[in-house]
Parts: sequence; structure tokens; C-alpha cells
Amino acid sequence: MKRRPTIMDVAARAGVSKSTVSLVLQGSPQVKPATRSAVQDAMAEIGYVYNRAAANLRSASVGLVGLVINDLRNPFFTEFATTLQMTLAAQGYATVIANSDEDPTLQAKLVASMIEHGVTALVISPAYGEASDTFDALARRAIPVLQVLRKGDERTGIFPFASFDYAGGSAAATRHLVDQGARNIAFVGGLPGRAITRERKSGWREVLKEQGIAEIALHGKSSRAFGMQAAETLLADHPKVDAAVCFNDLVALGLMTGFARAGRPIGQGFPIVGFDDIEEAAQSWPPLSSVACDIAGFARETADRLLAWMVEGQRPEPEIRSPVRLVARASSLGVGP
Amino acid sequence: MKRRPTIMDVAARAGVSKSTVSLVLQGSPQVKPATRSAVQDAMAEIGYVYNRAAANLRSASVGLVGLVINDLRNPFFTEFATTLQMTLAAQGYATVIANSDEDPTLQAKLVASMIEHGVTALVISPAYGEASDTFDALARRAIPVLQVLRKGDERTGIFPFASFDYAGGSAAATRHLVDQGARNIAFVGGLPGRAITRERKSGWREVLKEQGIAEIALHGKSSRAFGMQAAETLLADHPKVDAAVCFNDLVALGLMTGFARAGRPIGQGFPIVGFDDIEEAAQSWPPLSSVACDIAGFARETADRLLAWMVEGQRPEPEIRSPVRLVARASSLGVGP
DNA sequence: CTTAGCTATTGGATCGTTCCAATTCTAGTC
DNA sequence: GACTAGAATTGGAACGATCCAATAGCTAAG
Repeated sequence: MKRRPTIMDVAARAGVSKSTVSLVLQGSPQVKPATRSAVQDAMAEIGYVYNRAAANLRSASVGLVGLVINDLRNPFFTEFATTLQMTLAAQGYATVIANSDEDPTLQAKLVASMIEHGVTALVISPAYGEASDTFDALARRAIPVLQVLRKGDERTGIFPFASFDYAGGSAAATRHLVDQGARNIAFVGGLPGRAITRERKSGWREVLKEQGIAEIALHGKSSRAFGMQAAETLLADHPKVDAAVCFNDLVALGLMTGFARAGRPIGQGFPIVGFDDIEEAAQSWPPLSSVACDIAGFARETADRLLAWMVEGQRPEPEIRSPVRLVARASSLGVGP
Repeated sequence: MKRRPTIMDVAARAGVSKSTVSLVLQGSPQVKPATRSAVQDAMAEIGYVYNRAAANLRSASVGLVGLVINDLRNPFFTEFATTLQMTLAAQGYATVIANSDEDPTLQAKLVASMIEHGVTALVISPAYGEASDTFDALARRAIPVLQVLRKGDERTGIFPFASFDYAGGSAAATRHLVDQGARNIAFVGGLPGRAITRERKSGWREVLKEQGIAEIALHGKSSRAFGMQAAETLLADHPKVDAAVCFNDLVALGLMTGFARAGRPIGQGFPIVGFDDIEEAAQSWPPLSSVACDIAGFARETADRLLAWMVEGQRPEPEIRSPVRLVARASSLGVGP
């Protein structure tokens, strides 16, 4: 009675065989238009819904993409995840989004659960930490896996990796600050020892070397709170520092708040540049200069690459870097509030 | 060769029957420990993964929960979604998160896709707009559906609804501003005609009536940008207004930025209170007073309610309101920066 | 009227698991 | 050594779709 209707029920109602119903479901041009609409009416009448699980059992590919993100609360990743999901949805693929919350154990569970549910492909921005088992399991099934935005530990090199040209971005930012007359440019934020910190620092370091400037770097969690704390540290311990490249916008905004609190608003003689160009950057006061990563564009490219891999079996290059763009705003242009 | 191994392969390897393997998978106490470990070894050796789709085909319930959110980019919803997912994950349930992006059409597609994938239950914060078809389909299958945070159109009353006591919260906020000596308290933000705007306004209105204060409300998109715009409007057209209750923190932060830009920092003679108490509220300058909704707690309660419904068939009450808490910070306490 | 050559439809096998009833094993008792 | 109760294991049917080879229906040509 409460049983959910099957194609057999539809077939009985429409007076055809289950095979015909199946053909209609797959949009086969084989079926006569009259038959097709009879079947469709029958489906509507008895409230039939497709049972994808049953279908996949017989016919492999599912059209289900898994997306595992290390920190979904971070707006940067949220934007990426939602855009990717919507792009894939437009192509008829369903996406399962999951947040590993930087926990490799949870991440392993999530990935396992996704494999069990039969994802056809996986996009992952890995949590830091030991995860070789997780990746081994993925490699063993021949599931297309795309690492994005972040590289896991060394062993994950088996899977293609796509991200932004962070080094180029921070170099551009640093050069911009030099152009503004800054001489002692600190690097603020980023946990030490991580690939992304290394990348974002390397561009800054390169320019400093070029200019013969000494390095001052403050590392820590990439949060607003750390930025505020860093402001105090800079003001107290590094009075000569006259500009900063920040690991990301959150740190930069925190830094801005910290300076404002100390009565030394950013932008007047102390230019800073953030990274990521999150929505808030343009809306802070003063507006925050930032290295813009076109996340939405990147998400769309990711979707394209994934589809090319899934559908045409065309594996992407092992490492892809999307260009970034420096957006100069008041926070680095000496235009005070 | 590349075929993914099945329980038959495991059975062959372990020298038992497929039924025994199945029992091991289900953790049945029936199997002899020796047999159990033999089977488990075999699974490890050939890299077996459970095929949930096949299992569900035979035995109904899946342990898959759908979560459809109207705007996943909004940190408020992000926090809810991630906490809910992690809580359910701890209970062994997988969660599919999807973002409808306020688009009823996309929402319908997402819900349909989830039903096809066989979700056992659905949590939805509906997009505004016509969605009766979507909900009819859900009602027809007897899938537990919990509406959260937002009520859809009137027709969705069929499903239980859980949210916060918004009216109580805005009443508390308004009373607090009155206590600070404010007399002309504006309400800023919220799109007109929506249930949530009505609720958040009603508490404010109630207190104004009590105090015999005239109403001034500025409605608009609940964004930082609108808050900035509202600041200009208030300063230009409503010079008498001396405090504001904001629809949410984003608007409040925008308002703060707008006032700062105009050289009239918030907190000095112009107290404001936001709503939601997002992480940023405590970190802005001045720190923003806000009506705190314990989203993480709410998400955990939601998970509990859902589990009670799914597992014990215990349908929640038609309308549940979780209490909120006013967090007074500098933005409403007259403590200037 | 038969038949070839289409197009449209169909029955049966199949996917990987669970469920059930039936069978085999084990050990204890007489 | 036969018997039995319980524990452990097993083979086959079932879930709801797809796929394939086979069949039915139709038209036009011979």
C-alpha cells in the first residue's frame, strides 16, 4: 500500500511492458510518441519516482560527485563548493558536499561513505594530516579524484591538483606595496610548514630578495583573531614595519581592526594587501586591497575538468595553476578614511 | 579485472558463502569469531567496499539525510549545515548538503534528485517562492521532512517547523536600546512581506507600542551593502533616529561601516543591535551587540528530532521555537572606540 | 498474398546485496 | 554410537532498475 511504485506498476497502468517504461525513462527515441505520453501520464497518476539506486546497480555510472572540503565555514570554500555544485547541477550531476572540518579521521569516514554511496568522481580539498589510506582506497577503485586549492601530504601526488598561482599573486602584492613606497613589508598569517603558506610566502620573499629587504613574518591561524593579535605584535615589537602582505583577507581584516583599535587606521602610511578577495574585502573600511582569486570561475573550470575526465576519460594535467589578479583598494593606496 | 569486488568475491576468498559475508557486514553475533576474522581479512585483501545502493535496494532505509539550504553562502546557514552534518555523521548517517540559492526551481530539482537517491529524511530551509509541487512530492512518499529556520509558503504547513524565537529576541534587543536611553529606534533590513521579517519586526514593534514610540523601518536585502546604504538614508532623511535594531548582523555591520565612513562611528550615542551573533560580530570594531542564536545547539537539537522521527517514528510538534539570548557589546553600550 | 526491412515492443537475465527457510555442524546427553 | 538442541552456515528468492536478443507490428515492394 505505502510501497513506493516501481516501473512495473507504471507499466501495468499504462498497459505496456516494464522495458518500454525503462526506455521512456531513458528518453529513447525508439518509443512511439503516443506510447511515451501514455507512460508519462501513468507515472504522474501513480506518483512514480525513479529509483536511482536500483538503476545504478545494473548500469554503473551514477552522476554523483563527491565534494569534501576541509573547512566549509570559510567563505572562500563555501563559495567554491556552492558554485561547483550549481555548475554540476546544471549538467545533471548531483553533488554531495561534506565538511571534514580539518579532521583527517572524519575525512576518511566521509570519503568511505561517499565511495559506498557510489560517487563517480571526487573533488577534495584535503584536511592536513595523514590520509594515505583514504587516498589509497580511492586510487584502488579507479575513481577520478581532483585535488583542489590545497595539496594533501606528499603521497597524494598521485592525483591531479588544481589551484591558484599563489606565488605569483603574493609577488604582485609585494611589488605593489614597494611601489607605494613601503620598505619593511611583513608577511602576516599562515601556519608554518604548510604548502599553501610556503607558496603564498614565496612570492613575497622573492620580491624582498630582489629589493634587498629583510624578512619579517608572523605566522599563526588564518583567522581574524590572529590578525588582531598580529597588529598588537607588530605595533609593539616591530615599529619599523610599514606595510604587510597578509596570508588571507580574514587576517588582513583582523589586522585592520587591530590597527583601528590602536588608533592607527590602516591606509595612512601603512598599506596592507590581503588574499582571496572575499566579498567583505570591498565592503570593509577602508576597502581592503586583495589578491583576487576568481573562485566562481575556478569552480566552473573544475567542473569542466571533472566532466572531461568522467565523460571522455581525459585526465587533467598533474598540476594546474589558475591566474590571480591584484585588486588595489584604499587599504594600500594611502587614501585615508 | 577492474570490476569492483562483491561479497561473492570475498566469500570465495574466505571460503564461506555470500550469506555469511553478509552477516559479517551487518555485525551479526551469529557468526563464529574465527569465521568473522577470516572474512574481514579477505575483505581487506581484495579491497572490498560495501555497495550501499545494492543493499538499500533490498532493505529499505538508507541512513542518508538530505539538507537543502536556501543560501549556503550565508555564514549563519553554513554553520547550521556543517554542524548538522557532523552531528549526523557521528550517528552513522550521511548527509547530502545542497544549496538552492533562493531559487525555487533549482530547489525542486535538488529535492527531486535527493528523493531519487533515496534520502530517508529531509531537512529544508526553503527558498521563497512557489514550491507546492516540491512539497507534495515529499508528502506523497512518507518521508520525514523538517522545515528549519524559515517557513516556506503557507502550504508547507504540513511539515513541522523549528526555528528561533525571533520575536522575543528583537523585543529584548529593543528593550535594551530603550534602557540605553534611545528614543527613536529604527528597524533596518529584512525584505518586506516575508515571515522572518515579520517575526523579527514584531518584537521591536511591540516594545515601541509599549513605549509609545513611532515606527521607522528601512527594508531591503539582508546584506552588508544594504546596511551601508541604509546608513546614508538614516543620516540624510531621519536625523532624529538615535538607535537601530538590525534584521541581521550583516546589515548591522554594513550600517556600522556606513556610519564610520560618514565620520559618525557607531556606539557613541547611536547604539545598534544585530541579529544572529555571527562570529564576526564579536570581532568587529566596536564589537557588535547581537541577538545570539545558538546555531550549533539548534543544529544538534535538529539532528536529535530528526533521529527521533526517523528511528522511533516520533513526529515533532508542528512548531518549535528555540530561545535566543541578547549579547550586549560595545556597539550598544555607549563605549566608544 | 508473401516477404523483406523497418520500427516498436517485450521477456528474461543481470547487477550486489539482504532476507528467509533450510541445512549442516558441534557438543552434550543418554 | 545414536540422538538432540542449539549454533553456525548456506542456497535461493527478492529488491527495482537496465540491457540484450528476440519478437510483434507495420508498410511497401514483389
